[in-house]
Amino acid sequence: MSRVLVVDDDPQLSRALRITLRAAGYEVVNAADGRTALHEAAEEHPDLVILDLGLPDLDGTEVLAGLRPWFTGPVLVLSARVDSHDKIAALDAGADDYVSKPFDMGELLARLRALLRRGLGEADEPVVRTEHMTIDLVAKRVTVDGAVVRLTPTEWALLSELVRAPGRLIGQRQLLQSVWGPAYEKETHYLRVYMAQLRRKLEPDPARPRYLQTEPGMGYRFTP
Amino acid sequence: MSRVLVVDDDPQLSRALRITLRAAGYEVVNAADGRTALHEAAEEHPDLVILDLGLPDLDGTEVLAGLRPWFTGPVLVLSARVDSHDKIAALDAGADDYVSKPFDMGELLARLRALLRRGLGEADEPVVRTEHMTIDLVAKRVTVDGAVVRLTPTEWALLSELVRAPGRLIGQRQLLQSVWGPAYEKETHYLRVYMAQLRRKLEPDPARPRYLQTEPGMGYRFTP
DNA sequence: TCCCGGCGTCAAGGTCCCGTCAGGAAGGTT
DNA sequence: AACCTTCCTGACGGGACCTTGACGCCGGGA
Repeated sequence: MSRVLVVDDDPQLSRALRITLRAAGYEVVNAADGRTALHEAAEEHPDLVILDLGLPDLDGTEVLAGLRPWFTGPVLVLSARVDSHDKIAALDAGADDYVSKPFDMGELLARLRALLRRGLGEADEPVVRTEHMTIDLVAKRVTVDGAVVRLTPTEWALLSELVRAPGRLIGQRQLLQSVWGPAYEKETHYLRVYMAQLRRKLEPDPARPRYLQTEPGMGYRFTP
Repeated sequence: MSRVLVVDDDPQLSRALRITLRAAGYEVVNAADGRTALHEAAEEHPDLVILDLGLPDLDGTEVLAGLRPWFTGPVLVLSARVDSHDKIAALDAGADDYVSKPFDMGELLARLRALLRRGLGEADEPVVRTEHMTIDLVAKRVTVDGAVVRLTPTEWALLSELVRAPGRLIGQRQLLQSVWGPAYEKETHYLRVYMAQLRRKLEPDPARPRYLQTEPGMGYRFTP
């Protein structure tokens, strides 16, 4: 089950949250002020943090700022303030949701479920490897059989658009739009020319593409 | 920049949202009822959907249910209802956030930012699985018994129209209209030809279809 | 029994799409 | 100024795809 860190200095509310969350099947860790909150967050590896902005020692946004650089899970902010500026500030400081007090406990649980449903995103790999080649998306470098291959800017833009979604079909309109711009949506001929160049540079057998595949009438697909 | 689909039947609110979102740098696509909303969501690949629950044709939760099987981006629900039960129902139906009308535009934008900030890292595949095959609606890829099956654009358009509403009967007119266009409403022969091709490619026994079923005189149905 | 509408199958045209090659224009470098 | 890289554009052959027609099957109604 998921682990929730509750940061609140009001004993009554804190206790109510703990009981409700336990009943809903969560593990609960408590913190009554900002400093222990940061400590507990690092120690207990919670999946989600419920953070009350009204804390005795630190401002809630400071806790948020201390949390966000390294904590990747969702943070739900509780506050007695209903002013929009507070909400906007908290959300832009890294909060994923903002609930004003007093709140309905059932709604809070539903918002927790919605946040946790989104799951934990894994770190995406910036370099794509296949049997024959490696494509480094951040270094903008491609090697085929160990040798570095030079790509022109247009070739690279096209390739990276395909490689960013491995296995996914990308429509020709989307490719044209993101490589050449919205005005070139109909110039499908560009695609044919540059796909041919990419295949000549990357494919083991350019006549029968293994990685850069055509889906006639729809678009292209990179399959690792 | 991110693309937002706004589903709302109130022209004033819809216009206000469009202007505000455009000014904030988003691409905006509009839909005034549930059916065009589902269609536009499939067609335009928005990064996020703003969904008003009060629609003329479908209940908002039905739109949510039609969206969720394959749409992975965040959905923000707007509603005039402030009752907690409505919020809980919408959130558990797949919404990622719930904002009651009237709302502050700045807060809405902040909630949008929070949702998009989180949504970009994730890439869950919305696949429809049966015993024999998997249908990936985003990657536009179908596998039968582990082997990739190539579909032509028309075959794919027809299949996805059926698969997006699993178990539901889709009339021939609707199929013809959404695949070939409004001028082809009477060309039921096309349907027979392409359904046969789909069955030959997908069904274990094309003579006795298990997934793509005919409802004589009415339409077709995909049953998982 | 015969007729008829709806459905499934097959095959053949014709159109559109795709890959390839090559030549010329534009911009930057030596 | 000459050279190079890169991008755009046209022509052409081949293949994939869509359309269309013909035919057989089945069930319901005259």
